[in-house]
Amino acid sequence: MQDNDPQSTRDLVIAAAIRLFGHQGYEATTVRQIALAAGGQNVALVSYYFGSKEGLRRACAQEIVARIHRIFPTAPDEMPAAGQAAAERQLETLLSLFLDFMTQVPEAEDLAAFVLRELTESGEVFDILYDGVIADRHRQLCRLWGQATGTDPESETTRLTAFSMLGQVLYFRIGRPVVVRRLGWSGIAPAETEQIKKILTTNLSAILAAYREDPE
Amino acid sequence: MQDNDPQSTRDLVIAAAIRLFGHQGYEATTVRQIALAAGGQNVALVSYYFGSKEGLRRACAQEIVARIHRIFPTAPDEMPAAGQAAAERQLETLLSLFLDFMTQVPEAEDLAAFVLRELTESGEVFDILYDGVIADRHRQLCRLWGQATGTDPESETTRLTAFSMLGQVLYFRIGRPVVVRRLGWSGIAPAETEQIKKILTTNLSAILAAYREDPE
DNA sequence: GTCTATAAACAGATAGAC
DNA sequence: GTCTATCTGTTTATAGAC
Repeated sequence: MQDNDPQSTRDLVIAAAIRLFGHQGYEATTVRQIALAAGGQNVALVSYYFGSKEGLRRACAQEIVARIHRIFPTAPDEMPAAGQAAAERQLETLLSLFLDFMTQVPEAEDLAAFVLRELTESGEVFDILYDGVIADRHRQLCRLWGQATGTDPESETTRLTAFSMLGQVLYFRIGRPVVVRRLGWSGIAPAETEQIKKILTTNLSAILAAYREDPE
Repeated sequence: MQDNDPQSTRDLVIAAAIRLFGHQGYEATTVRQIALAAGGQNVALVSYYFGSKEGLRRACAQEIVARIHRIFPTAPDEMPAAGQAAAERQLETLLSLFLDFMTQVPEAEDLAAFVLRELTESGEVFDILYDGVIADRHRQLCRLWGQATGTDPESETTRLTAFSMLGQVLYFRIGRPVVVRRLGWSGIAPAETEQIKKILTTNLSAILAAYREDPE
């Protein structure tokens, strides 16, 4: 099965594993299913490449970290201290990109499902994901928030408010089946994402305004 | 093992199953683990009481529906048309109760984890949970939101905004490990819940105000 | 690198004693 | 209702041919 594809067998296996682990859970997924979903590969390859099923799990987490870094490069720590209005526009852009990714990019479903599962299990993989993607992005969000409101970017209030904004976006990924059913939609097409985006940007500017005029 | 406990063996098994299914996932949990966690019951009892492991899963979902109804009774459909200010106060109370439940009540962790898992798997149990608890509560939330803003309680905007509020609360349950680590907390004690509550009520009134002055 | 064959453990379900 | 014993299938992991 040595072919000229840019996707090596190893990559195929990881992609299939992320999809299946995310959708069905780690324990519920067998290495046979993964090998089959990776294009009919052999079962023994998993042990050969990753040592064990658990090793494959770690490799999935590292691949997710790398992929998110590719999609959302972290901004440099020293940012040009923009004005409040500019920072608010950057927050809007960030929110918009994040929502688009979460609701429109097909692979985001697999990634989000995988992360979500590992998040509730709090194992070794949780640390890889937290250190690799979550911590940096949240700090970056807080920095922007601080600039947009003129408050301390690392105060408890700012950090919690940043999570409350993330929660709003993430719900439309995690709770997608609920939202779709309650709205009577057949799915979340770009038009529906724009509908959601209008709600979330309204919320964003309303909440920003509240913290600007009442900085606690 | 016939004793005088108010908790029958059946109930013990369901409670243990909700906890384990929620924490580890359905497939990852064996009936042997459940029997052990239910006080060292016998494995064969699961088949005896619920027919199969899948039957136990359904029974868990039905128990969750019943329990949530007990904790949060649904308001009658015809509510006294309260004023905007009164409706806003009711929304605040609802938000506060919901957050308390999600972050403070120990059994909420098991329930939320179970629901979350079933939500991403979209099986038969999802329907039981959606019809049994989610649809009614969301409609009730929209009704209050409509009263507080003077807008149509069943408009797409209102329904989506209600989800965005729910997402904020739920994130502090689902993303709890992330929040705790990022804030440097050792957990979410009542004092931390109050901290979060301050953020969420600020957000609530800011968003309500935005929709009142700009009803779209 | 990729395959087959197989080992060793464990799953859910059931039969039947008590 | 609760138990032991067991059947049947499937799991991960490995040994070894190619």
